[in-house]
Amino acid sequence: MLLFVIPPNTIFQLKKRVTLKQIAKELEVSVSTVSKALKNSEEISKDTKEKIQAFAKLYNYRPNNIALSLKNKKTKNIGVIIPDIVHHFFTTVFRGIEHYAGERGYNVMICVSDESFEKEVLNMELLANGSIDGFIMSLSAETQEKNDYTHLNEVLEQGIPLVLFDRVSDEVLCDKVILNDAEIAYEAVEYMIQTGKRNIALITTEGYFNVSFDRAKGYQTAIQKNGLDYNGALVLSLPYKSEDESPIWNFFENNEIDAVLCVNEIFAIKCMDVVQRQGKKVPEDISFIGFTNGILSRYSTPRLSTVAQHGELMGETAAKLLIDRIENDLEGNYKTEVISATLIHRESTIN
Amino acid sequence: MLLFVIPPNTIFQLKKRVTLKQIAKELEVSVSTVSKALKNSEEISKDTKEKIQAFAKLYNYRPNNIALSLKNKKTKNIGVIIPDIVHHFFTTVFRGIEHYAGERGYNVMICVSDESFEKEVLNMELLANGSIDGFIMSLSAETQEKNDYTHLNEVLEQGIPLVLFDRVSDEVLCDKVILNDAEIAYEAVEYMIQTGKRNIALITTEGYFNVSFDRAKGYQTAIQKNGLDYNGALVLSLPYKSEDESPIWNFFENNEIDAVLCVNEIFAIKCMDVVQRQGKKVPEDISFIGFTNGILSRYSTPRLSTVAQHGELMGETAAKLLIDRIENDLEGNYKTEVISATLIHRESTIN
DNA sequence: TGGGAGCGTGCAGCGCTTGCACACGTTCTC
DNA sequence: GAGAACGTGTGCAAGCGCTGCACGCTCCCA
Repeated sequence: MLLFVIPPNTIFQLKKRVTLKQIAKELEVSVSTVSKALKNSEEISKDTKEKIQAFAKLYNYRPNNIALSLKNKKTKNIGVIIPDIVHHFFTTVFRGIEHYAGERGYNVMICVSDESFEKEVLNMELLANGSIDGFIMSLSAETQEKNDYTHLNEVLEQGIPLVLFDRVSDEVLCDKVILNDAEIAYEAVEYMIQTGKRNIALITTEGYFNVSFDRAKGYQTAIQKNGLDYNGALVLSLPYKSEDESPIWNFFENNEIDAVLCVNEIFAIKCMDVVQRQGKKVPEDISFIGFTNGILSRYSTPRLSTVAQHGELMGETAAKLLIDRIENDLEGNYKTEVISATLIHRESTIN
Repeated sequence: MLLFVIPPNTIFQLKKRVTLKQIAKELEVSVSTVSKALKNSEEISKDTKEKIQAFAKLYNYRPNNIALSLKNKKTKNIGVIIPDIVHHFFTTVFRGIEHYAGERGYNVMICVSDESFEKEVLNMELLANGSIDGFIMSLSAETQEKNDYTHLNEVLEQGIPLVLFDRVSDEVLCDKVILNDAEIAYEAVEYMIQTGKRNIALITTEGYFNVSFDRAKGYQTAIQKNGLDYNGALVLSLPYKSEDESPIWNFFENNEIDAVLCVNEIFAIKCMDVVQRQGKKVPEDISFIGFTNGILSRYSTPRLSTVAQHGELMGETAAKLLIDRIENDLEGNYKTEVISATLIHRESTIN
């Protein structure tokens, strides 16, 4: 029977994967016959097919992915580049991507940019050299700040499909999946106004995230459309990662605030904590609404009302857009899918 | 100059990646000359090399990963299979893997088993067909329950390296990275005893996780070695995912408990919440220690004392073991690296 | 006896590497 | 000054595993 090549220095016997060539040799037919037989081709007689198929099954033949990729110029892999993996929102989006891609027979390669422009570029170049059929990504903080998208455009020029989600840019022509950030921020603020709040603060990130920008816009519009005065002093920008609570403490001590919209979950939790230590009651004295319906919101004290971003749906949508584009020739016609966020009412807002 | 093939139905001009063949044709040399020149081979004259290198640079030549993989029988990819991605611990481990792998020039393909045996098997088979050089995985709940590891052993027999972390099994002979679960549970319980606690409960998972088992062992040993009576009634097994709080509520109502060790963060948070709603004070009436130093622990009320599992270090260690095995012929000699957990004291325990 | 079926083979090629052969020019030797 | 010996630079071909086209062969029937 089959002769496996056993490296002399191997302790136990390796059952290396069997190739078409080996099957062909063993069964004394040609490689193409084996290939066709395994594909149940009409060109091969029933007898031969059965013999080959039985043999292949016995030896657990599986076609080599790499060889297929080279031949077909399709890898059935998609590349995902996200700024951070230890982050509830990205993680749920990723789950959506992984699920959907799996269903359509795609595998996922993932790279983390760590919010760094350089790593984003590097990772893209690495994957663009044939490893994947398309990209799904969310821009790193640095990239948005530099406003430099040449690496994305180069990839697109090479004909590699790209879908951007959440952190996107108008300067890149491709499919996109975004949240209706401005609208939902508007809705959140208006909700607080309707429950009697008048001095509404916004806690946002430093830097140039399109999402923070949109949320701020929604915040401002809601204030103004509801006949309140927009007061820039009630907008606090916090560094993305910092353990220093003093700016928060000062902010709430020096301003009359009875409601807060935070552009993420952690800011909201931190602020709620500070405010409660300052002796204020949530939500009676001060209401809170955050973004991201993560684990923190569900278990904080009090439970945080928040904007659910439906990350999994975003991920699925992005994967669908990408795979559709990979498999069909869509000739431009880039779509931007908007996911509708939902406001979840819990204990940090007045009912 | 170079003639790119432009599909007739393409709207804008695609700058498809350039291949050795195209460079060769353009410069009227052979493919092998180009290949050697780009590798700075001594066989090629300085003039020719310079000409070819300049041209390649101009056209941004990058070798095709797939072709290289086929040739070298090395993909420079590693496959990671984890039970869940929206989970702080796995996510930190993954980050460690990704960082370390990246440094050594490896990319990461990731599959999520969703705690399902079937998906785990499927994903493994998919990746084992040439897509990756080795696996890093943590067993799914179902796999541990079924106690069926044939898919792992098959992969090993094929000579594909495998590293197991956290959720491991003695029935698989391979490199492993684990936490000193029993010891740290022992330490945690002993700490609570030293702070005067006597009726210490354990909240653990249903099912057959090796980690829960080890933690329970540490718990029991600590109780007994410190001259207390082990009382089975003080051990509560909870389903992995469930919103029903009544078992927790009843458990704390029907038992005299003054300290609790929980095998994960969420259980701890949920229990603390229930207990506080029952009017008890944490940590005066009842202390809590959880596992996983996640975001919840840091922001809960009160802050949760917990066992830091050092996920990133686990990930890095696993990746190092794997890549070392991929790149060197280690001939068995499987190692089990033990990561030392650390107890983090916060507000849910008495100082 | 020409031409389908019916079955099967061979070759080329996907993009890249690499050992070896070969062509050519220079230098050495008698 | 002719042939051997050598060195330099380049190309050929095989091969990684697989597919698909273009054929070839053998029957058999009209």
